[in-house]
Formats: sequence, C-alpha cells, structure tokens
Amino acid sequence: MVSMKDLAAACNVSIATVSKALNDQHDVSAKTKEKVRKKAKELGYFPNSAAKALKTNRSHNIGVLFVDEAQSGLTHDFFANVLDSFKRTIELSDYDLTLVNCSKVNHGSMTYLERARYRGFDGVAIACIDFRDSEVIDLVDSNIPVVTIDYIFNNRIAVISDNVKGMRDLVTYVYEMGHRKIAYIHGNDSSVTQARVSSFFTTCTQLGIEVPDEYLRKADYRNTEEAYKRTMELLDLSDPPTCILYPDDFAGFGGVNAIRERGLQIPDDISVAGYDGIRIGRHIEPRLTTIRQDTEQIGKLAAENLIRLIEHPRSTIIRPIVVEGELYKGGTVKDINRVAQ
Amino acid sequence: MVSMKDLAAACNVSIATVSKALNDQHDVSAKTKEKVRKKAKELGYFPNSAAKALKTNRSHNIGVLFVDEAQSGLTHDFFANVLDSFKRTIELSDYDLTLVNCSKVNHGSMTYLERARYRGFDGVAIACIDFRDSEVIDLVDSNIPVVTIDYIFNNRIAVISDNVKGMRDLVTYVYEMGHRKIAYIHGNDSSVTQARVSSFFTTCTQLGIEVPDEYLRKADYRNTEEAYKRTMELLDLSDPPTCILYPDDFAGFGGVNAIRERGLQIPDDISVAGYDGIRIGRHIEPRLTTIRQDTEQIGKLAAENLIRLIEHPRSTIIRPIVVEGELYKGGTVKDINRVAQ
DNA sequence: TCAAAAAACGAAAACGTTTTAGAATAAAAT
DNA sequence: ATTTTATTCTAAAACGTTTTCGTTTTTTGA
Repeated sequence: MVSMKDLAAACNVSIATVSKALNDQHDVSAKTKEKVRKKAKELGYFPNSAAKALKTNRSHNIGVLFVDEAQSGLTHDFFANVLDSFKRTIELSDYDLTLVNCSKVNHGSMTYLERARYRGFDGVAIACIDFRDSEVIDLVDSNIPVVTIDYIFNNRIAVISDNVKGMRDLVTYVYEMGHRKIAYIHGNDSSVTQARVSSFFTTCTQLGIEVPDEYLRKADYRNTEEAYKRTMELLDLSDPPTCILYPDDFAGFGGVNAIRERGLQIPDDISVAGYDGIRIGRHIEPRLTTIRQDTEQIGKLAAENLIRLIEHPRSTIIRPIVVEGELYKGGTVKDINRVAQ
Repeated sequence: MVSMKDLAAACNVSIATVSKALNDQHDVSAKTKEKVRKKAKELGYFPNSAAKALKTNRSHNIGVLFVDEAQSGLTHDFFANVLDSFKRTIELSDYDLTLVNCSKVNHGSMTYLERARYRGFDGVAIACIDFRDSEVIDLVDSNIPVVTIDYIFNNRIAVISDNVKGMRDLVTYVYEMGHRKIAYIHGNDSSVTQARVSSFFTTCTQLGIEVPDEYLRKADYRNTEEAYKRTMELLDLSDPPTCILYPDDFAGFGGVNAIRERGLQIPDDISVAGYDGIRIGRHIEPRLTTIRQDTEQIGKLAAENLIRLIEHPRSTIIRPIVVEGELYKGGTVKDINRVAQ
C-alpha cells in the first residue's frame, strides 16, 4: 500500500504538504498540488480511512440499526426500500453504510451504543425495531447523531410516515365507496399502530360511523396466518363487516385467502384493503387497495437530515419530518353506493 | 472517550500491559488481567476500531457489493434473504458488514476495489451484479479475499444455487405431471440463466421432449410486464404450451395475469411455475409451484467460507460451493395424466 | 535595495492501538 | 549464595493520517 510517506518521497515534499495538497488546503501552491495529485494517481495512492478516522474523529461511515421483532430487517419490504433509498442518498455525500451488529447471541458482545462508538459512526439511523429496548434508548440518548424512522423521540430527528393521514385517507375512501361497517385488523402495539388506530377511530367518528368493539382485532404485522384467523372470526360475526382493513399488505393476502376459502368474492361479497403498497401488490390479483408509503422519500429525508445534523449540528432543527403516503385504489374495495339505494 | 492510556494510568501499569491484558495474551499475570478488565468496565472503556485497524491491518469489517441491473439490490427478495443470512453469520464471528458504496454518479468517486482498500475490508462478498463489469473483475482479481454469490470465477470461492438441479427437478416434476409441451421464459443473459437454460434443454432431451424454438423466450428478471407480454405471445401460438416456466416468481405473477386476462384458469387450462420461492408466493393464490432457493444456506455458507478464507487463507480450498434448492409443489401445475388417457 | 508582508512549505506531535525487544522481578536449579 | 530460567512487565516504535506552529522562500512596497 502506497502511503503519503511514499508520495512525499516521490514528490520531494514533506508529508504535511502531501496531506494538504490532497485536501486542497490554501497554503500549498497550485503547482505542488498538481504535482502531488498526478503522482498520487501514478502510484495508485489511496487514503487509509482508519488513519483518517483515528486522526479526525470522523469516519464518514453511518451505522444502521435495523431489526424487527421477526429478526428480518433486510427482508422486510418496507424497510428494505427505505434502506435502499437511504443508502443511495448518503452515497451522494460519500458516506458508507454499515449495518450495526445486532448479535445479542454473541457472548461478550457490545451494546448498540458501544458498537457505534467502537466503529466511530458519524451518525446512526434506527428503524424497524423495538424502540423501548433499553439499548436502543441508550443509543438515542447518546451524543451520536441519530435519526429514527417511524418513531419519534422528542430530542431526536425522526422521519415518520404519515400514518394518521394515511389511515384517514383510506377510511374516507372506503366510506365514500359506501361502506359503513368497517373492521380493522391492526398490528401489535407500537407507535405506528397507535397512530393508525387512533386515526381510524377519529375518522370514523367524524364520518358518523360507529365501530363495534368486535370489529377491532389484533394480528402481528406481516403474518398471513394470524390475519387469516382474525378474518375468519370477523366473517363469523352475526353482523359481519362489509370491508376489512389489514395491518399491511402481506397480512392482507392472508385475509384474502380466508375470504376466498369461505367461497366469497372480493370485492363483490366483501371488500378489503392493506397498508404499505408493497411492490408485488400491484401485480397480483386482486390488486390490493392500500396506502402506498413513500419509502423513497422517507429514506432520502432520513439520510439528508442525518447528514445535515452531522455536518452542521448547530443549524439543524430537531423535529419530526412527516412523509405522506398515497392512496392506491386497487380493485379490492367495491363501490356499494348503487347497491345501497 | 477513555483510552488505553487512561486505563493504564488508572491501573498503574503500562499501556502495553493493558493491551495485552485485554487481548488475553500469555505474558501478563492473571491478577493484572483481572484488574485491568475490571477497571475497563468501570471506566466504560471500549476499543477504537480505527486505531486497531490501522495497527493490525485488519478491520473486522466485511464489504458487500450488491447491485443488480435494476439498481435494487436491497429490495431484491432473493438477495435480501441471502444478505440477511450472511449478516447473521458473520456477526457470530464478530464481524461487521458495510455495504460498498456503489455511487458511480459521484464525481471523484472510487472504484469498488479502491473503496474496498480505502475501508480496509477484510473480505468482500459480491452478488447480484454484472460480473462482466471491469471494476468488479478488478476487485475479484485483487488480493482481497472474495466470495462471489451465484457466479463462479475460477480463482475465487463461490457459493451458487444449484440451478442445474433446480431446473431439472422442476422440469421433471412438470413432466411427471403429464406435460410435454413446456415453454420456458428465461431471464436475460447471465451465468444463472445459462445454467438454467442448458439444464432445461438437457432435461427435456433426456425425457424425450422436443422443445420448439418458439417455446423459448426472454424476459427480464422480476419484470411482470415483460413476462405478461411473453405469455401473451405464447398463448397466441397455434400450438401453445400446456405449461410455462418463468424466470422467477415475480415474473411468474405477471404471466398469471396474462393468462387470467385471457379467461383461462390456472392450472386447469394451463400450468405455470416460477423460480425462487419468494415468501409471499406461498400465501397468495395461486400458490405458485416453484424452486425454493435456499437463501439461508447460501448466505451462511458464503459467510463461513469467506471468514475461513480471511482467517486461514492457506488451509482454505478454493472451489464453488453448490447449494441445492427445493421443489415447492404449489397449485399451479396440473396433473394432466388422467386427462391424457 | 532592503525591510515587511505574504505565501509556501516542513518538523513534529498527536490520534489509540499493537508489538518487539529488552528490563525487572520471581522462581528454580546449582 | 549464585547462576539460570521463567515469568511479568515496560519503553518505544510503528501504523497513516491531520494539524499546529515555526521556518523558509517569494512577493510586495517604499
């Protein structure tokens, strides 16, 4: 590996000058800069990030903490898309992305915070995780720049999907299609779920819809089996809903299976809607009506704001950034207005 | 940040002793080791990976190069699953994973190899990428330990999915179900495609099936629209196939749409099969018959072998490791034996 | 032409580790 | 008691950078 020392020797200048030339500092002449850069290319010089990080306390490396309850961070459609967008954005500013080691199995393993310090991350993005975990809280409370995705800590930048508006749009749409008996199978407890459930109720109330307790049920996110069961329960009610909302698209398909197994047609006999807008949802029948979360934008904004916080900590305002989703009108919610008349 | 210097002062020993105590070297007494470790915990000491890397030339960090033609590395179901398994495995050996910056957009950006050197990766896993890219080849030809996934370079460790066996199993199954007119919409040119196509032909020949040229068509991987079009073309043939194989499950659903749009029933009127075994495929109707690639195993073996190569370069044999997939008998291939009689 | 100011450069310390070679101490053998 | 050997420790160099501050060189202004 050719180092600055080699370069300095080859150029007949000091190491200090080489460093300054490559960093384009003012106190080295244009001529020397040129000479050094040329030689650097010639010798195939490349800096050593470890040395640079050691000296400057900046790694140009961003950590990402990304685990969900099912331990499937990367295979989670929503977060994979967010992460992909996040990565593309930080790369524009020449940052690298390393996934924070989450192996709690590891005997003498470090906590998230310890690992972040160990690696010298300039910042960390946290998503898809149990935000009540004390290790996560330690990290959030540390002095490392942090952005959280889909969860708000009051002292940190957060980028969240607008679940309130999303759910309102969805319920309103379903309402406009004539539905009054709307059931909601919601995900397990989390801030996202809370936002959606509360928005569901608020919207229903505003629209003058009464929601019987039995129309509200719980199922794990992305769990087709649970959604299947809850759906069956709903169908067994003496007064079943005309439309069922699911925690997410994946679960939605579990519901679809249940409904079809009962010999019912979607959307003729019963309507359904998901949440997320996973890619495949648009390509398979039935085309699930859903709220498409803007993962591209969420990832981008998380990255941009984290970098701003890293590079200009003083001028960055700490506040939640809300990204709106978009209603995708698939083919699973039937317009029953005509029928009703 | 508390460093070894602070620790040394607090323990009344030298920095060297601290280092050796923490690394459990033999030439420091059990008593001092204990003392140092205790103090370390007390003061909240944690090592600095940059300093360690600088000194030892080992970063305990593995790079992953992960781009596909559609620039969607992380959102690619197959590779996301492989990556997830890969990550979990390297974490057991206390490695971290950083995604290699792929931003070619970046003006003065580095090549893959340069970036790998810059970051000091102990090894690199390459997947999901155009392996004919000269930058990739430079990386593979470098002295950095490399494992390639689903592509074989003859001087490198490769972990590949057994596409030959997979396709043979699939065709054989379809054959056993009575089909003789089997079309194959294959993905665009790559070693994976070549393996599958050649296995397709070999198996057909062995089974005594003749495949007309027009039964073989090309479509991009994971592209529902293309699959849709090719399917339409196949259905328009004067002698259409009784079963269509697709490049992957995702594309398969595009084909399903085309078939249904023609008013045909799956599998009653025509059979189809995908490839990959994506998670959702088992949960939506029709349950796509497919070859489920063992992403868990692929990721695990890639990780284990890369680490072995890093840590015991001499004793590691360089050879391709083949991971078998598994036939998933969904509901999209009909047994037409009875019909034929 | 000479002093003053500005520009360009370099020496050296520092970042937090690891490691080598040797020094000090303790234990064992004579 | 002395030498030998084994054990435990330390000083110091090194890894490849950045940065401070001082020195040298060049330019400017009279």
